[in-house]
Amino acid sequence: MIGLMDCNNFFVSCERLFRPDLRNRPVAVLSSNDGCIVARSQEVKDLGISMGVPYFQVQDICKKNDIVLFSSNFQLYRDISKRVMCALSDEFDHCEVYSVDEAFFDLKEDSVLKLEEVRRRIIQKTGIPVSIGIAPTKTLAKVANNIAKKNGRLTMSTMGVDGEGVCVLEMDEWRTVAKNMSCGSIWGIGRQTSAVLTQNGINTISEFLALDRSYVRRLLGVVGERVHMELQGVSVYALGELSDIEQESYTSTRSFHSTIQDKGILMSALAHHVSEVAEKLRNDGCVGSRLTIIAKGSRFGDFSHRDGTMSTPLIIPTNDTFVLMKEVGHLLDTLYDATVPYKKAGVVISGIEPQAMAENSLFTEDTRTQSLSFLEDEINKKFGRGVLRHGATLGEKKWQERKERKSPNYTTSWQEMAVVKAK
DNA sequence: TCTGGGGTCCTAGGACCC
DNA sequence: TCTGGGGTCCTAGGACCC
Repeated sequence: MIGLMDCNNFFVSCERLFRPDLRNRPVAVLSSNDGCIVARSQEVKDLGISMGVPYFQVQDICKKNDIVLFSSNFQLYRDISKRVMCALSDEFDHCEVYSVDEAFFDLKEDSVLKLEEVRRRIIQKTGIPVSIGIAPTKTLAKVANNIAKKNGRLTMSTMGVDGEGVCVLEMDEWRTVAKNMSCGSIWGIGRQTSAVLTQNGINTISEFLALDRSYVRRLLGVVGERVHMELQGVSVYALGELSDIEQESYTSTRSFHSTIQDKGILMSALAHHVSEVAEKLRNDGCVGSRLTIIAKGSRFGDFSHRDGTMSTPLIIPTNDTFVLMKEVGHLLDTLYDATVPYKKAGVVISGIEPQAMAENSLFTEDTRTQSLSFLEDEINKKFGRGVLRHGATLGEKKWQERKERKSPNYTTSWQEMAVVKAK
């Protein structure tokens, strides 16, 4: 059986961790630029505020119901995430971290009975409430997890081990549950796929399951076929082998609070993003062989269909900020259009490989700037992030995002650590 | 007025090869 | 009139996820 642990209302739970006064109050977390709602406490969900809505559309409801809002604080969430994953790996030998708030794990038969204890221990160690779903495949574990979250007290299993926040889903119960579930609620079936299914008269999962596999293949391609198999209890997504598999791409992007047309400011934003991405590459001991810059207008309005990306291969794969910065400049020269009101900029590096492999290049790289980049990292590590920066990133203030309600970095900054005073 | 960011995987189509 | 067949590799773009 495969297990899935998922943190409940993760970002909200992180914020509440250091603000116990918010435990029974409605709390929501906003995306970058305080633009959208990206996490909601149960109280907020009950008010009918859906995931991802622009804040301005629900501003009135938020005020009326005294909802406590936070800007997103990813330093905090990442740190808490690490602690939760750590607590989980104390319990199971084989875990695969799937996202900041979820991990799959391998379940030995004898440990099924101890799941409630396991869950309690994780919550006790981290302060973050989690739910656990168990099933024969990853996709079904997702379903089980949703059930655990929604009605954790409902007994779904003949094994009788379900308790609050835990659900063990076996094939018999699954076939019963599937009758009333819509296809769109399944992991891997999104808007488009749902639409295709509806067009073909398939509305519930029972109907989907009854379809012939080759028909599903024709209708939805291999991805749909895999979902179909997983839902029938045939595992096609194995548990990840290693947690340190190298990433395929590194991205840094940000929307501007207001639009920008000045090329210099745009360049300073791109310079910032390329520095971020290059630093991450060096940290992971990797180099990239393709560089893409993004500079586009708003997703909404007149410029939404304009292509805002430009990309180039890097003949010598690199993680050198200086080399990459130069390339970014060239790409921007081609991409820049003075008539576009830019709303977003970013950098993507792909074609990732370990640095050790790339060093046997036929061509020689200018190693002076290479070592300068590493020196830059050392200095920033010692004296604080961003102490040393490339000249091209100056003028940052002009494009910086809005972040008006960020909580302190309780766990990653000495200055912002929570202080407890005894009377 | 205001609308997130960082990823993965698959597919179709073009360039190129013999 | 009529213009090969079989492959690989790369890229852009779409769908989906949290």
